[in-house]
Amino acid sequence: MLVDTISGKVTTGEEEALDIEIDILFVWPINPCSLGLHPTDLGRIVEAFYASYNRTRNDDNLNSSTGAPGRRKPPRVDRAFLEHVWKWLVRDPDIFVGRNREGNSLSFSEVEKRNSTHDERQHQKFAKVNEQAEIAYRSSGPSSLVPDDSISAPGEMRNQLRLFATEERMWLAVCGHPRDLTKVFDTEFALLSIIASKRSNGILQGDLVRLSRQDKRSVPKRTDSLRDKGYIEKRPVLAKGARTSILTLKKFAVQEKVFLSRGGNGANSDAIAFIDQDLLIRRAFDALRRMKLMTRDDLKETLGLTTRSQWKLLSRIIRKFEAWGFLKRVHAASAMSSKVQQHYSCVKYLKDVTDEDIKRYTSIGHLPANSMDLDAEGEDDDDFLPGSTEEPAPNAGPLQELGRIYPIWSPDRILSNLVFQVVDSMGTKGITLTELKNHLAGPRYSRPLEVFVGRIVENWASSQPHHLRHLSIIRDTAVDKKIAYFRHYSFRNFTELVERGGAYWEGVVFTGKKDKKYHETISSFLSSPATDSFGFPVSMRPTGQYKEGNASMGELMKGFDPGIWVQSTRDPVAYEVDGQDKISHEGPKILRVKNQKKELGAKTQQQEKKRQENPA
DNA sequence: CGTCTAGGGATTCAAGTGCG
DNA sequence: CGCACTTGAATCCCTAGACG
Repeated sequence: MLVDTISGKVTTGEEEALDIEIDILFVWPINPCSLGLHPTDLGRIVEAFYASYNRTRNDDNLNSSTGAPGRRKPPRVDRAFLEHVWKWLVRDPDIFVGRNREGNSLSFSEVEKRNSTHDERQHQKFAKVNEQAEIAYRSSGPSSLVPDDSISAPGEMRNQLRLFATEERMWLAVCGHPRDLTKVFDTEFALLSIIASKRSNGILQGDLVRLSRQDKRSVPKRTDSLRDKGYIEKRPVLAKGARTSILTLKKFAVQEKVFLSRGGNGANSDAIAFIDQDLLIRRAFDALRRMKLMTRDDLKETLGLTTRSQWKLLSRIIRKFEAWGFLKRVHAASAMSSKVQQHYSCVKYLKDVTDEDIKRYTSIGHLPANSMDLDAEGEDDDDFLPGSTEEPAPNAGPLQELGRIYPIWSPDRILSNLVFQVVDSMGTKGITLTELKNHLAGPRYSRPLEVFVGRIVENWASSQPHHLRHLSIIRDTAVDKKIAYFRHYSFRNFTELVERGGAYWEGVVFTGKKDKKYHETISSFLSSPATDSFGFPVSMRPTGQYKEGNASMGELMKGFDPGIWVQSTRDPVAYEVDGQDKISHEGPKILRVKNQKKELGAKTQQQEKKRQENPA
């Protein structure tokens, strides 16, 4: 919209760039209530825009907005270029130069001349007053399109010509559509305009709270809402040592993201220092997937992590993903020399992470039980810190596994399911009670688990219904150096073991001779249970069902006696029409009316009759 | 271990809306 | 007009994580 009306009026070959430019100018904080934008800042803004021009616009955006193929070379921002921008800017009916458009007819140079009393010191003072005005405007929310003179500014400044944009234009620039409070609430727009003013650098949520002066507990919800509605991009990051988010207007979101930003330097001094954990994990896994086995130093170097806090962060990530089974910390012998048995701390790739896994890590409060567990065991995060020499264990092979078994216990899962998961994952190897304890909840949760497992293995063949037999856990007895101990298997694993001749059913359930009867018993025992198409056993019919489960809704309603329960006006009611049961969702009113005809007292019937005869 | 920051859950309040 | 309900906003209280 903006593009079509304006591009024809610019005579140089740079109209495409200017089309984009005008958007940038409007999202700069100009609004009717503020003191506006000083023309001197125009050059700074245009330059800042072109500094990030290539970062913020990809070819697709360019093509779609201009219809011209290929990437434009950024124009040189000189005096003549600014005059062009100015000429084209002041023609726009939504742009005010001075509160009454008194400067719209002047050229850029003329306006500058008129403002010439305005020296640099005053300019800074002005900027400060303007910022305060901005904050006041944003904290109260945009309320009027009429420029407001209530904000105090030095008289001299008031006489200067400044740029204003209407609120409607700000909406178009920031949201891409006209003002619509059903799409973006006032408070959200206030946040959005601040986020927009930071352009591709984005803004940390904490800074947004401070600038907007909105309640810190409300801002995250609003930014979430803006993200869900597609106006902004919200990246969870670590910044200033805290877990927070970087917010960027969707149209300024950069395509190629970095996981590590060292903050502002040189041309772009407003850039924010942050670490994007999500991307860091992806890059780490990219490297590990490629190399399969990497020393920790190589991994650090590949990722470009240089500070102690960054190494600690990587350590935490490695530990967590090791606990979840995606990688493994190992000591590996040097491949360069077979004589020197030097082992290096390495990370071994096991399997790839999914988005879900990364989300699980980066989301707040990811498995607190596990993190508590890690800390409780007194393991520090210094794996990646220098100076920790790695002594190989005696008789170490080329690859020596490190770490320990991480219990999978979770407060949110049923214990019997966890036990089954561990036992089943061991395959036909089975698992001892001690191993089971270590895998499940750590060695300290000992006696209760022994008792629990003892109960679920006892009478396993008859304690589960046939269709749930595959969830059984079978306890077999093994002997090691004359000492008998228990091994536990899931049903399917034990079945496989029996088929391979490694175990016998009679050892765990059957007694008696292996005659014909024995084989009949075992074949019926091992047969698959009959189930319906939904997997439910066909022979099981719950008892106590009304009409054996074949009643219509009407019959149910009729058969149900509410007794003392008070029905609300919205409860469905049953009634009978021509011997058919019907349901009304219009509430008991219908039922009452129908019953009234039969049951109303004589006096009431008279009144009713009277009322019907004289409706008035 | 204490401090700070971010953020979530629960609750409360005010305004708006639909219905009888 | 009263009532029930919804929605947005504000607030209190609490926890997690980072850091010194």
